[in-house]
Amino acid sequence: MGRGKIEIKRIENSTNRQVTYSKRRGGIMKKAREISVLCDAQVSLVIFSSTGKMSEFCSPSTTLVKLLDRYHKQAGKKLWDAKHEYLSNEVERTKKENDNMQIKLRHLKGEDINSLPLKELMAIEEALEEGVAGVRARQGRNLEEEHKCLSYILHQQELAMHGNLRELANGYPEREKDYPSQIPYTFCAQPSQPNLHQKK
Amino acid sequence: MGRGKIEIKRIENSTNRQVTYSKRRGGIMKKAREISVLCDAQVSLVIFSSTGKMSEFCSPSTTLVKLLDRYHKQAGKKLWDAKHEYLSNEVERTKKENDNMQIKLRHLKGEDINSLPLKELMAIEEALEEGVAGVRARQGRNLEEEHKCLSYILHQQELAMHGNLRELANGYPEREKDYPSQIPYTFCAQPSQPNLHQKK
DNA sequence: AGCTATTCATAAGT
DNA sequence: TACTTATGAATAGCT
Repeated sequence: MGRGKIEIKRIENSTNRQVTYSKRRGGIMKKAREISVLCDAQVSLVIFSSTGKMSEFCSPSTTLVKLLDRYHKQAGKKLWDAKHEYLSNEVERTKKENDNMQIKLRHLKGEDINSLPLKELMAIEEALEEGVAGVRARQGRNLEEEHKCLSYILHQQELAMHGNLRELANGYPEREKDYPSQIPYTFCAQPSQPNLHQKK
Repeated sequence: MGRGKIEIKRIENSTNRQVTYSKRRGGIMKKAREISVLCDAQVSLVIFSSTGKMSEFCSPSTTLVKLLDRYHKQAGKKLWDAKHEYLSNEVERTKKENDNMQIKLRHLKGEDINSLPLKELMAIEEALEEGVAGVRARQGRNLEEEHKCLSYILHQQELAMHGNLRELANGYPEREKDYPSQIPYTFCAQPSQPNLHQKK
């Protein structure tokens, strides 16, 4: 690629070497930028000329430090000392912990639960109910408001369950006398999932 | 330099991107070797493909560590210290995030809520109820069990509220006729906190 | 993975 | 030192 073919070996003429260096440095820098853009790659290129002058390219999306960190992990070579290794592990460990909690939080908020097995779903439900119970216990003066709210949910559930409220209420008539009020907590006088009603 | 000119921007077609990456990676690696030989330069080239695979070139006369050491001196940027600082910050940041999530999780489980301001307590309650709603929506076949459970909680609330159930029920007699069932969702016909009843 | 038509990079010349 | 140009290299689009 030039007026003549050249052999790939050290250019002895210092001036030529310098000239060729400048040209090729530009070329390889351009190539580095191009591959990083075209192929979405992360590139680090550091060159020292024979005269000691340094040139550098690094993908815009990263930094040399980050890239070397990744190198460190992937190559298995220990570029850094023990302290750095410790910190790296600490970061990794903490981030993993972080992710797990993130997932739990999302589950407790009712998100991303579609693929969960029923057993876990039950556990989450239990946790939520304990949470509700705890919050409610603390909220004495707001008890009445909460009650309205809970009743509202219950009401919605009633509607969802059968549409017919009376039908449900009549399904458990035998305990009615124990709580002769107008409130259907009678359903729970015979809980079928006792563990859901207990605090751990 | 190909059958057609291409624009230097991310290649969207994944296959083409991969192919181009392979070709150009070979090209730039060759260039790196050539400039290091021809011009007696010290070169470090590290590339991560978009799929995460790493490739590396380093001049035979040196090592990455040596070269980075030189970079360290010459660029004035302290890679070692910078890395140390970066990792430390990362650890700190992640741990802080961790703690916050830990607290949120505990709150959602009804723990450590004694010192919370009422406003936050309400927010937690809302989140819990949304969570319950989400889980329940997913758990169609368990609706009846849940209903019992919710009724049980409601029941407990009733007891906690006044001990006397009748008294509570009689506190809101004026809307009784709207819902002539035995269920006290009548409280919610006049919700005082409408936001608690809506999904965001 | 190979095969060309093209574009690109650059060695030598000015 | 920078510009020009002939030439070899790299590679984009195909198969």
